[in-house]
Amino acid sequence: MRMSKLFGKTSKTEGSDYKIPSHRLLTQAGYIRESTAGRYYLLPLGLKVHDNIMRVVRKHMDAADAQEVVMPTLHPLELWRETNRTTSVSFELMKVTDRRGAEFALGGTAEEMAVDLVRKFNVSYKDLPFTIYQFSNKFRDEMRARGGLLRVREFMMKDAYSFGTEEQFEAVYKQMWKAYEDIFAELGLKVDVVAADNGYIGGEYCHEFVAESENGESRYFIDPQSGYAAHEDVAIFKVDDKNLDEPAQPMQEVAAERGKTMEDGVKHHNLPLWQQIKDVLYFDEATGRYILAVIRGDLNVNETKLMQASGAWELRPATDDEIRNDLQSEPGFISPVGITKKGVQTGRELVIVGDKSLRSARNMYGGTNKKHQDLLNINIDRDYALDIEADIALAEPGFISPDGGALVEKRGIEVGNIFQLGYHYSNLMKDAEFTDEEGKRQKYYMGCYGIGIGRTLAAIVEAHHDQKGILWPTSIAPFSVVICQLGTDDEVVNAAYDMYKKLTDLGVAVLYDDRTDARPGEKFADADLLGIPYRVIVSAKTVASGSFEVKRRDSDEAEMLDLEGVIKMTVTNIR
RNA sequence: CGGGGAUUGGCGCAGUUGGCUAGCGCGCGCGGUUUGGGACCGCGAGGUCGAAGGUUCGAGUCCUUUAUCCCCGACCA
Repeated sequence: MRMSKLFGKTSKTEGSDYKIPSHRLLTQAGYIRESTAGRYYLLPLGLKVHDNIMRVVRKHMDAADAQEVVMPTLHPLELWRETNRTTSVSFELMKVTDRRGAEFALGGTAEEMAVDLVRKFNVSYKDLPFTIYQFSNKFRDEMRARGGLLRVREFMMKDAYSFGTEEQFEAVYKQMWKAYEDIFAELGLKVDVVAADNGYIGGEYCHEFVAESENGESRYFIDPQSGYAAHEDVAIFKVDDKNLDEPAQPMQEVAAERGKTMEDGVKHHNLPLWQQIKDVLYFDEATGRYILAVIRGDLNVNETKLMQASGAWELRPATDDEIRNDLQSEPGFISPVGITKKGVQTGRELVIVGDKSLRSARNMYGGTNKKHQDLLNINIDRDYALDIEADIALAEPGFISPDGGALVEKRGIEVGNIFQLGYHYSNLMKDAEFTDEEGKRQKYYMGCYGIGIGRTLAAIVEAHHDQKGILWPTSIAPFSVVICQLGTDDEVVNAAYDMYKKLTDLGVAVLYDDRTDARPGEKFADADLLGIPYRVIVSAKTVASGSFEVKRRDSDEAEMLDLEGVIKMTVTNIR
C-alpha cells in the first residue's frame, strides 16, 4: 500500500474527547472514526487489524471443531418471545418492522437463532456434539457508549453455540476454553480467566476472559497463590468465625436513641461492627416481593448473589414510605426479628434472605422495627428464622479466598466469555431435541462462546502502546513493514520502490511511505503512531552504502542490513 | 435513566459587561525554498457560530425549547 494513497489521515492534534489511550490512538492514527456515539467507521487500517483478529479467531475456532455459518441480522421477534427475552434482556433490543408488519429484532446475541437453525435439521445422537459459530454485527441499544471501541452499540462479535448431551458438555467447554487461551495468546493479549455471573443469557456457570487494564469495566478478584479468579459479582471468600465459643445470652430489648447508620449503632452500644446485624431492604419489581437481605455488620450485600439466591430480577431499594407504612418498620431499625412478612397496605410478600456469615457470630445486636429501640443478644434460629440462607456477601480486597490466600482486586476489559447454557434454551424452545440411541427425544445441552472483535482490538492497543503510538503484535499488525522513503532523488525512489515491490511479491504486507510532501520527522512520527512492527529507511545515505536501516517499533536500536537481509528479516517475522 | 460538562470551517481552540466585514493554530489547495525526528515564505479556499423560537436598533454572546456529544453511576463482547 502506498501511503500517499491511503484513505484516512493521521492527526497531530488529539481530540479532547478521547479519554483513554486506545480511543485516542486509534482515532489519531486513522484506524477508526466515530459516526455517532457508540458507532464507528472502520477505516482501511482499522479494517486490516480487525480482519487479522478475525483470522486468528477463525483459525482457532476451526481447530476446535467449530463450524462457521452466517445467520441473518434480523431475528424474527417470535423467537425472542419463545424464550421471554423480549422483556428480560438487560440490553435494550432494537426492533424493526418490515412492509408487511412482521417484527424483527436486530440481533444482539443469537441463542434463539442457533437453536432455531439446529431444530430444523432434526439431529440425532450421532451428530452430537457439534458447535456452530458466526461473525456478525451485534446491535445493543446500550444506555451509554464508553471509551471508544470498549463499549459500543454496534460491534462485530464471534458467537459460537455448542449442542450435545450433558455428558459431552464438559469436554466441549474445556475445548473452547483452550481455544480461547490460544487465541488471546496469539493476539498478544494477556488474559485472566475469571468465574462470572450468567446474567440474562441463562445457565449455571460461565467464565470471562479479561485483559487487565485500568480502563476496563470488569472488577474481579484473584488469589495470586492458587490462581483462583472470580468476577466481583460471584467471588466467594472464607468468613472468619468471631465469638462462637461465647454462650448464647438471653435476648434483651433496650432503648437506643441513635442515628440510622451502622456506625451510629456501633457508637451507641460500644460493640464491634461485626456483631451488629445489617439489614438491607429491597423491592423486586419483577416478582413484586420485598427482599430483606440480612448479613453480618462488617460485610456488604452482593446484589448479584442476592438475586441468584432469591430469584429476584429487578431489585431496587425499598423506600422509607414502604418501610414505615407498608412493613410497619423503621429505617435504621429494621430487624429480621419480628418483622411482618406481608405488607399491611399492599399485601406484598416479604422474603428474608440471610447470609451464612450470620452463623459466624453469637449474641448479635440490631433494631426492633421500632424507632429508638434495639435488641441485644440476638441469635439466629432461636430468635429469628431465614426463608433463604445463602452466600450473599460482597468480596473485598484482602478477604481470604477459598484457597486460603488473600484476594487481590483487579480491573480489566472483558474480551470474551464462555457460558454453560445447559437446558435453558432447549427447555424454553419447542422441539429443541435430538433422537437418542433408543429413538427417544432428548433436549440438547448447550453452551455459548463470545468474543468481541472491536473490543479485543481496543484491548490490544491498551496493552501495547507507548508515548509515541501503538505497538502492534506482529500477528495482527495492519502491515508488517513500513518503508520510509526519505528524499525525492531518483536513486532513493528507485531503491525504495524496488524494495516495496520485492517484499510485496513475497507476500509481506508493506506500507510504502512514498509521500514527497512529508519531511523525515513527520514520516518517523507517523510510523511510530501507526505502530507497524518494522521500519525500514531508504535515504540517500543508505542507498550510497548499499544497506538500509531497519528498526523494530519496540526497540530503540536500529541495524543496517542489505536488501537480502531486509527480506530475510521481514519474511521470517511475518505470520 | 440520574448527576456534571460541552457544541464556533476537516481537527484543536479564542471571542470581554450584547456593537462594526467572526478570529487564531493545525490541516487542505497553488507557487517557491527545503529534506534523518512533525521546516519556511507568499497566495488561496473553507464557517447561515448544533437546531428552532423569542428579547433587542443590533445576538456567537441574553431567554425558552430541542438535538447531539463527552465524563461519572446501574449493564455487557
